[in-house]
Amino acid sequence: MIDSNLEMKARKMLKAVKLYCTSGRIDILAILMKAGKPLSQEQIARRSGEKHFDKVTIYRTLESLLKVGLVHKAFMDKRAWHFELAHNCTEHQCHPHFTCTNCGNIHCLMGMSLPMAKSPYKGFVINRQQVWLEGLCPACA
Amino acid sequence: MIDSNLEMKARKMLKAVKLYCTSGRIDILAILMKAGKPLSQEQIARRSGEKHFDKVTIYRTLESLLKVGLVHKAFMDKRAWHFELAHNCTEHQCHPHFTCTNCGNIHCLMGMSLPMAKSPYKGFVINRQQVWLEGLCPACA
DNA sequence: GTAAAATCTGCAACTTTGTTGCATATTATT
DNA sequence: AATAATATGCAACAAAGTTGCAGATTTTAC
Repeated sequence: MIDSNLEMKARKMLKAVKLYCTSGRIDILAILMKAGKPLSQEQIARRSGEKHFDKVTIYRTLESLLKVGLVHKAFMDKRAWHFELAHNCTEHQCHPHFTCTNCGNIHCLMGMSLPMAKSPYKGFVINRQQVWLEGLCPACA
Repeated sequence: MIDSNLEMKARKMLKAVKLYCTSGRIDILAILMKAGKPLSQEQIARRSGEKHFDKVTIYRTLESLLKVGLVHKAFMDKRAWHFELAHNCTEHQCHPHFTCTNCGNIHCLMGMSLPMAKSPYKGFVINRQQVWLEGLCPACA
């Protein structure tokens, strides 16, 4: 199920940040790599097939990946939190996320970045920026 | 508690969109006007004083205001949804929202707008854009 | 102003999403 | 292989949001 190339990559990423290489972390990283877009706990669970990770495990795994910066949280008009691989994102900005108002699907608009905002007010220090877009995806337009 | 000037404004807004002028809608609109930033159901409840609106009422009120466009949902790194008055927002973009990583407070960065994103891909129609910023507020910087 | 129609409101019960504590299992280190 | 360190799963819980329905308000029509 999990292709061994992805597994290798996942192991390397985990070693680099000094996290235990557990089957949960490896599989979840592989799932996120394959997906290429933000996924919720529930979506990860469904994609993990026979393994059936407990939801607590999935949340705790994501949190550990979040803490070391391998993963980001994406905020959107969904109730559940969505997580995605942090590669391709700079420290300050990630690609925008797009929600289709018709079908509800989420897309990452890779290769697109907006200028970093400069606050019009004195004293605000802006460290990160996240952009969310809404509209119609090609299938629904 | 609710200043009668705000009440008047709220009534006008509701009439304009043909919603019943109920005390719940009037008070909640007034609370949002006073706040000037996105609030959660729980924050609205605390600010409504003696009235003690049921949380169901607050959610349903916000939903009705949302449907007619008087109110927006702001997505942030908070678990609960936050709502704010939609005035000052164009159809396509609202001012950015700022979360302080130290104190957790939310600020609206009024008077600031970013260029609307243009999708790098054929077929995506972008209708709305929302920007979220993270950093340090003046009190914490 | 009053009655009827339309729409809100509150309550109770429920669903979904995420968290905590603890005992057991797995991974890394020596 | 033994030990220390960390992850996992389960059960129980907490927080956020929703649904159905009866009773209360607001509008509309007269």
